[in-house]
Amino acid sequence: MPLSVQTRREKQKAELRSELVDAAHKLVQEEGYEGLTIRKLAKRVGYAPMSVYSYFADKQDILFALAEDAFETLAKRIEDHPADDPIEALQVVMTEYAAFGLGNPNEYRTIFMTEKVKPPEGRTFAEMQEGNPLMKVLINRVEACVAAGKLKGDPRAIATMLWAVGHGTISLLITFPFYPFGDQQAFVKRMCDFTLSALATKDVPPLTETPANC
Amino acid sequence: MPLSVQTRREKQKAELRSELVDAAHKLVQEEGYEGLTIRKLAKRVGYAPMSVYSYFADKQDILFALAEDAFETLAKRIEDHPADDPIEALQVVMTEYAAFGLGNPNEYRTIFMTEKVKPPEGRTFAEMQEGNPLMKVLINRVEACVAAGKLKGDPRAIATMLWAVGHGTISLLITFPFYPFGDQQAFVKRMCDFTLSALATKDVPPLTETPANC
DNA sequence: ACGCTATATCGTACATGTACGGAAAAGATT
DNA sequence: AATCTTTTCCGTACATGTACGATATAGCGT
Repeated sequence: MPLSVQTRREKQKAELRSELVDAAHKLVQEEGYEGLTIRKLAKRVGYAPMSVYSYFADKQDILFALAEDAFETLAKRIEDHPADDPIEALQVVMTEYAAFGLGNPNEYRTIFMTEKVKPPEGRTFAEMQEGNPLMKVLINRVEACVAAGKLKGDPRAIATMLWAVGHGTISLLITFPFYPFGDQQAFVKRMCDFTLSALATKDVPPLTETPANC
Repeated sequence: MPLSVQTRREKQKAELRSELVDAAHKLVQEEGYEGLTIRKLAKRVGYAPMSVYSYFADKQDILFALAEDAFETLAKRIEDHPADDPIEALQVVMTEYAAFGLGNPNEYRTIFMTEKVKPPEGRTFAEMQEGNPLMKVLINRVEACVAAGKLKGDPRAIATMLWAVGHGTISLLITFPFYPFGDQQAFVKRMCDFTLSALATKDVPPLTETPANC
């Protein structure tokens, strides 16, 4: 069955878009993060500057595409990481997440620290996070802990709490590299261990929904 | 004793600077956060755009000045808040901090979520945070809890952990307003209660210093 | 009072993101 | 084939932050 014309067009568009992402990636590697400008990117692929906007809504959209690539790699790395004990498996998520954030502060910033005005590409925000491979693996591993009786309560609530702690830890380390946190790894480990051991003693209720009359 | 010439000059400079901050404040109130531009600000006080740079290193510096004003108000509000129980006093810090962050996301972002390349005005980063009135009141109240036997361990370490949790919670709520956290207040309270009750069961060691051979 | 030096102010210029509308190309319809 | 419609691409223009260096102003020593 031949591709419909529309499908072919979309495919071509996707190809051009990813060509742009590749070029952006190279640009960043060659000239650093602030070396990525629309004009340079356009010149790199032989387009006029404004043509880039046929494939990306704005510059943020480009940064998002770059960052999502990076985060996909992270998700894969986590999934490939072996761990027998379910709690250990959770610790791996936290540790790798932290290592990634500290090692890729720009990408971390783009995804987790910049204002989200609109969900890129029509995806809803709920999807963006629920469907996020990272959140998915986190929830999965929390579920495994619950199933194994190591944790108790609503997996999504637990995962969200872990996320909040992990994110707080990493974003502080990124934003205030000179604040005396002591050793970064040690601080991450401390926060992670603290939270997991505390969670182990609680039965975590689901996140409350906003009452309808608010 | 008359002011030395130098002192007078500095005073005048400080006055002009705060005049600029006032004008910036008004501009933001009238036109919103993105309505604050160097050109508009300069016009407002009758200067040429470039003259603003005599008083601020860059635009970030202006945003910082605005945000610091706001945070000072927060610190005062917290200190004025009565609380007999030391743990309750700590909860007040967390609650007010959260309310402020959610109510003033731009200022929160400026202070806690933007890259710190240089400490503004020659202050070191350690000072910037240690000397930060907010961190000071937080540490004070943690110390009160330790003195009262409600918490145990190194106050600065405990305060830093609380900060990480609080910041993670608030910055997620700010960055992902559409993620299903449920009720924002409830989520903040949950994280706060969780952390405090967990901390109550531990003896928190000081933050580790980076070993010299690293 | 007169020149010297430092400081405050600003004019100009540039890189950047991007809004707007036009041109050109491709596809659909007749 | 001819015309119409849609999509793609881009030329121009503008607002913005800010680098650079010029000019004017003020304080100083002589």
